[in-house]
Amino acid sequence: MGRPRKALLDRERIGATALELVDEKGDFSVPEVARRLGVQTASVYHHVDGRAGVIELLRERITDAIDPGTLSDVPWDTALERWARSYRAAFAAHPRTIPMLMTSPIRAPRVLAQYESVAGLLSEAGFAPSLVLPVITGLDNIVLGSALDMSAPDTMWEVSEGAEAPRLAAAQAATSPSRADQAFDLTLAGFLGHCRDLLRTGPHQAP
Amino acid sequence: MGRPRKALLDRERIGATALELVDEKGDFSVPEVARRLGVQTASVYHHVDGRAGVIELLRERITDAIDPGTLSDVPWDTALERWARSYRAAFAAHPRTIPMLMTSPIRAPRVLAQYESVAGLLSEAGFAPSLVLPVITGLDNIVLGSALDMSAPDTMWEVSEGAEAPRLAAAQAATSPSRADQAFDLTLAGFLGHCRDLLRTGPHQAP
DNA sequence: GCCGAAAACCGAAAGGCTTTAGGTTTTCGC
DNA sequence: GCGAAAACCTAAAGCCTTTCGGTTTTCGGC
Repeated sequence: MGRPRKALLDRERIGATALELVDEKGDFSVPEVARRLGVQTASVYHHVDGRAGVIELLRERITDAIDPGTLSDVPWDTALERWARSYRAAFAAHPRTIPMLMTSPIRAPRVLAQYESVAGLLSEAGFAPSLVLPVITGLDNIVLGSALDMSAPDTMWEVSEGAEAPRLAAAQAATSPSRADQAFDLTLAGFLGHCRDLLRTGPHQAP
Repeated sequence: MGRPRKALLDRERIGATALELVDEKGDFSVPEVARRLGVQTASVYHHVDGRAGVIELLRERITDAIDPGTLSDVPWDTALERWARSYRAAFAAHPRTIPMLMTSPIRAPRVLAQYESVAGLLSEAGFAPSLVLPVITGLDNIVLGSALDMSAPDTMWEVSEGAEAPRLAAAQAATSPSRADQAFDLTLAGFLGHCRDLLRTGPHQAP
């Protein structure tokens, strides 16, 4: 067949197709992407560095949706909160990608720059240097933990077999569909409140 | 060869071997488990329901390490805190299993019973029914988010290329090796404090 | 004690995925 | 105009998952 008049493939289309597949089925494979694009498997490898490369394309697509403008807000805690919400929303838009993205380190310069901003934000707010990274990590854990929750099945606990868990079942019955959002709000509010306390009671003593 | 005098395989040995492999290399395959046990691949399938079944064995091994006794403590917030720490420690002992376990729901009756206890704990403490599951979910997110953090590479951010992120690098330099633990402590303290506040200011108004 | 059924392991094979190697045709720069 | 590079293809190696019959040993009922 040889080279086509107009290119059939590019990283854009590969990334979009892989994301489609993950949204639909929770996973993708290189042959699947190729099939959906009407192309042979090997062709994909000319545009992307293997399966890992496709995952990086997914990461770019997801993280591009994070709004870095939130970090310009004042005061620092408002900025942090809005950033965390934007971060979470970006993952929530494609929750099935989360398990594929959370195990490799963040290399995307765009996101790295945002963490750099957060580090500056916290330093200028008065947090001790030894506290900056723990705070960032904590916020990260909240966002990603919550994102993971959204990627999980709706009924996290399979309370099917008899009435073995009456109090859990009752709690489930009393819960609105926005359980995940409520839990995130709760956790984020608690975290930010605690950070404000830390700043008030003295930023000097690192545990 | 036929049936051996003494069984070479059982679920115990399969689970232990798979866990070994995951601890060492971050993943396992059924042929690998078989090789390490000096057995053919197909034999493993007579004891376990495929690869998914082996993952369930891993889940059992991990969750068995959670100490349910912590939930008998008083007051409720102490119980919750100790339980969360035990939960996290169980995952921390085998962090590489985390990505394999976090995508499917918790079915193990042992763990389900613990969530049931937590639901009771919170109800009796005075939390509104509509708040019980959000609080449980929030705690869950903190534990799992933190566990995920432990399974990630040491340096989550690759700040290699030049001094593009000086403030992040500075924060990294000022951080002790217990960053992950500090972040967890921070987040958990914030969360429990917020829950206590909720209880004080009135358990009636659910957001 | 005997004998059929079940248990435990093996060999082989189908089908999928990842990745690389080497071809063929088209386009583009010089 | 022509050589080099680009874009796609065919083919194949090597791995993994899973299933389908064998073969031998044990065990329970008669």
